[in-house]
Amino acid sequence: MSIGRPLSFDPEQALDRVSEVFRQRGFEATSLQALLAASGLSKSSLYQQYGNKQRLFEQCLEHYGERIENEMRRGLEQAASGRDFIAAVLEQVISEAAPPGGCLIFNTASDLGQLDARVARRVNRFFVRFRAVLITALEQDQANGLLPEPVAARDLANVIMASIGGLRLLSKGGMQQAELRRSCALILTLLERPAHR
Amino acid sequence: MSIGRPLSFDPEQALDRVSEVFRQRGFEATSLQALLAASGLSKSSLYQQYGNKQRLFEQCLEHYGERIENEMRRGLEQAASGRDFIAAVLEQVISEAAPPGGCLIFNTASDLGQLDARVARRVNRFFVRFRAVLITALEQDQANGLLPEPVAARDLANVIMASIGGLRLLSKGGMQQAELRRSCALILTLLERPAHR
DNA sequence: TGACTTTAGGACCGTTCGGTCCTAAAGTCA
DNA sequence: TGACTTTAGGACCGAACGGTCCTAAAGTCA
Repeated sequence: MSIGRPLSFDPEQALDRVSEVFRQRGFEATSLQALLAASGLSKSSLYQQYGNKQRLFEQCLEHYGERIENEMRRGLEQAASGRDFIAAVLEQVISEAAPPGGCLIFNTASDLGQLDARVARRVNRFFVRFRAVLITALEQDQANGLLPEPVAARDLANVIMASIGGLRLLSKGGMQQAELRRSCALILTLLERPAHR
Repeated sequence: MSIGRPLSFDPEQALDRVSEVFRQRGFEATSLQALLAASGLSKSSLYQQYGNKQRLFEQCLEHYGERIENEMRRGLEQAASGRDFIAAVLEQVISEAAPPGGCLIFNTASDLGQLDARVARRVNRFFVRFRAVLITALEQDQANGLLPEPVAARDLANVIMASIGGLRLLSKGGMQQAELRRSCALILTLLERPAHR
């Protein structure tokens, strides 16, 4: 299809590797050197392919976010119930040790101050998409009578989203996993019994 | 008390102003220039007083954290109940518009990757201290029969802590305040009725 | 006055930043 | 072969980074 020498690397794989560094260190704290080392590319190739640091970051966000969304959808398909899926997500958040990283999308939401509006819009779009998966999970349980219907699935999904982000923060801050697990169980009681009246 | 020319600025006030910049932009993204501009000090004075950027940041954390803790304690004293206090805290989180900032301590927890262990310990200590105020609020309600005792106050406090951090993230990510308020109400139902059995 | 200290300001430091440009080699196609 | 494109590598850029040091003025005390 294309003439000339072909690419000697997989652009998406390089994006994955770079995303990993951004995820661990954030945008500002990640130097160009670190990006080159992580991607294995030369400066020429990286700029040719992705533009500049900012645009590279945006492409990372996009690729990473879609991967996460897909993983969530797959996880939901394989789960016995929406509640099981959500419990698994929260458990994963807690069990991932504190130091390295967290989720690139959530991290970026926290960083947003210094980044531009385009990035903010991207983050918001992914928040909505992640939440959509959670809503699907909840509505599925409602349809199966596992969850009382009067509770708005979207509001509940926001609680789960907040819990994911919040538990991650506490985990990063060095809170004990055992405690967080018990708190997690408390949160999940919201999925078991009517939340009002 | 001291000989020589006296300080021409209030060290704590300068710390407050500097904290504000760190809070909005984070450690890495905040330049020395920005710190000088915010504090109104000359480079000489700032280095003389606070050491270097990293140590300045740590002193900001300390001062900021203590201020927040005091504000929380005062808020609890004036509230009609522990639950009222917690509801007010969550409402404040949501109503503070997205763009500028959040809480320096929570932000730093998110940033922790690039910062050293001393900072991590400081963040954790404040998490514990903030949570202690929440625990006090919850135990107070339990003693007054407003909250069922079988629920461990500490676990519930972790849920609130996570909610604070998580709601802030969602808010930064541009989620609608009205929705977050409804989610907030859901979370608060955990304080109204027995969480298990 | 003299001892002391802080002040603002700027010179200066080496390093790193993100980013551009160029070159020569190498791979792929018609 | 010739056309085309990517490759790695390095030279180079101006700017900003955090940080140190020095000076001359100014304020406070005994």
